[in-house]
Amino acid sequence: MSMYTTGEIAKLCGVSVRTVQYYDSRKILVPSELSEGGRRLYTEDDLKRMEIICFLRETGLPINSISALLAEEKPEKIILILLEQQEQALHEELSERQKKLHMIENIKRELKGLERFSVDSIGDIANIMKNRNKLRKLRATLLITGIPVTALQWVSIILWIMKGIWWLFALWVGVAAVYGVWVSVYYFKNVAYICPECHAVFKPGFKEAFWAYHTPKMRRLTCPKCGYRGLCVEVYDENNDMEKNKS
Amino acid sequence: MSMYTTGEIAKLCGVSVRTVQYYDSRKILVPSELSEGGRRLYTEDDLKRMEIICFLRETGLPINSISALLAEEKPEKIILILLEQQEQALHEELSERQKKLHMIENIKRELKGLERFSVDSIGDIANIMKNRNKLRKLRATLLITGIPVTALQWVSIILWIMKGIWWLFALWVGVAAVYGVWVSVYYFKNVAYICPECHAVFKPGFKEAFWAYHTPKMRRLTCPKCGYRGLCVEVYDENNDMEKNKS
DNA sequence: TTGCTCCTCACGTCACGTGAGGTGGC
DNA sequence: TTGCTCCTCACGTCACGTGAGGTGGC
Repeated sequence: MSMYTTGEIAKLCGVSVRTVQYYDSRKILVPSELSEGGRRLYTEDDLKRMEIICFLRETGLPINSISALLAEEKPEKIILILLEQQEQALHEELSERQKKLHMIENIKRELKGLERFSVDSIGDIANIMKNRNKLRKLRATLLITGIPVTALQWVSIILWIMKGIWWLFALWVGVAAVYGVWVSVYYFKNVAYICPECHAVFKPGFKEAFWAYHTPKMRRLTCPKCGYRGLCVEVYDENNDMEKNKS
Repeated sequence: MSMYTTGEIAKLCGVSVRTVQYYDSRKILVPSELSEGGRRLYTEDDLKRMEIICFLRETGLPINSISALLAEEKPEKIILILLEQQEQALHEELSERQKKLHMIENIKRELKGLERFSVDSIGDIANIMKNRNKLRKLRATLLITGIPVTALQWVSIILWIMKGIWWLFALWVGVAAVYGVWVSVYYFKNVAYICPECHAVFKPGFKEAFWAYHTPKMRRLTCPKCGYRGLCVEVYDENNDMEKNKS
């Protein structure tokens, strides 16, 4: 009867000759016969087995698992388990790649905001991204603590205008001043700045930081290391965080 | 000045000692000094470099690319290119895994419909899935060709009842009979059936197939190879397809 | 002196791809 | 006889993990 050669099996299954040979070496598809010259000869059943192997490989199942499945006398017992394990693994691989994609997106966004770029800028970006959530949390916390102060402001203004009660507004002025100082001290205790020139992370003096021109993410400061003066990106100060944990 | 040992660098960057040693062997992070005993000693700058490497590795960038990036004198030129290439690669890996997940889902669905299961059933599933789209297309085509016939049916019935015109209905009966035969012949020419017992793919005789009990996906037939009689899954007959292509 | 850390081979991972050098089969 | 196919090593891939067997350093 006619039999298939390595190359024929490969072509029929859409794989390389090397793959067919490899499956022989791994004992997952051993040819039923060998020619006198040592060439592999495959039967119709071998071809069917190869087709099944190639089909299962499209799920990404490792060769060992396929081998075990085909050797099993009751394959229905394990095929579902194998498929579900593989499904699980694929889901994990998916979320891993998605995480990496998010990293790239974030880095690209930060890159756009940089004017001077060097290798150390990558470290700056790492710094910015690492504690970005903590920084957001800090800002949100302070915003929320400001709500009662703002509420008091409007109530006192309205009462003054409508009812002529002025002392509540005077109270607000006092509260607002104390609150403003407290919030600023607390804020600058928890943030630091990155010098775009020498990439040092530094904490400015309270007065300088308080009065400095700033945007939502940056502040014009003087770097104590290199003397650069200009906009510096704000980051969460994790060292201060650690000190708090120690005490 | 104090320097970092291999283990310290590893701990600070959250990697294994082996990884730090590996990066040395790959010349991507070579320690600035060696102790007399041959131990690696890293400076503060080495640590910063390692942090940058670890950060970039979180995007999945290969070590070679990171190495090239860090060696570049104008890194801003290539960092975006590298990141976008990596993004592209990640997207491809994502869709590849999603394809595999779809395969698994499909196989699981087909597995539920099987009562007898053996290794060859996997081949049957491969068969069913491979030409599932073609089978759907065939069925859809025939459904659409049926639309004018059905339309004629309703028009002729309405005209008969409302206006007493009976000859249109008579015409429909003739058309419907011819259409029915044509559609059946065409359909059975393009499908085949899988014996759940011996897993042979066979084409039944027209009469047997035409009159057989059937569900949307199966038909009660007698397998010409093993004599099994029962429900057989319908698949698209790709051999018939190939013959058409030849001629 | 005793743990602990670090050192260098060197093999293993996973499914093949890619030569090199030789031979079978029509 | 001449291409073509196939054969068997054997190395390479990628970023390390995992011993083995030995040594530095507090």
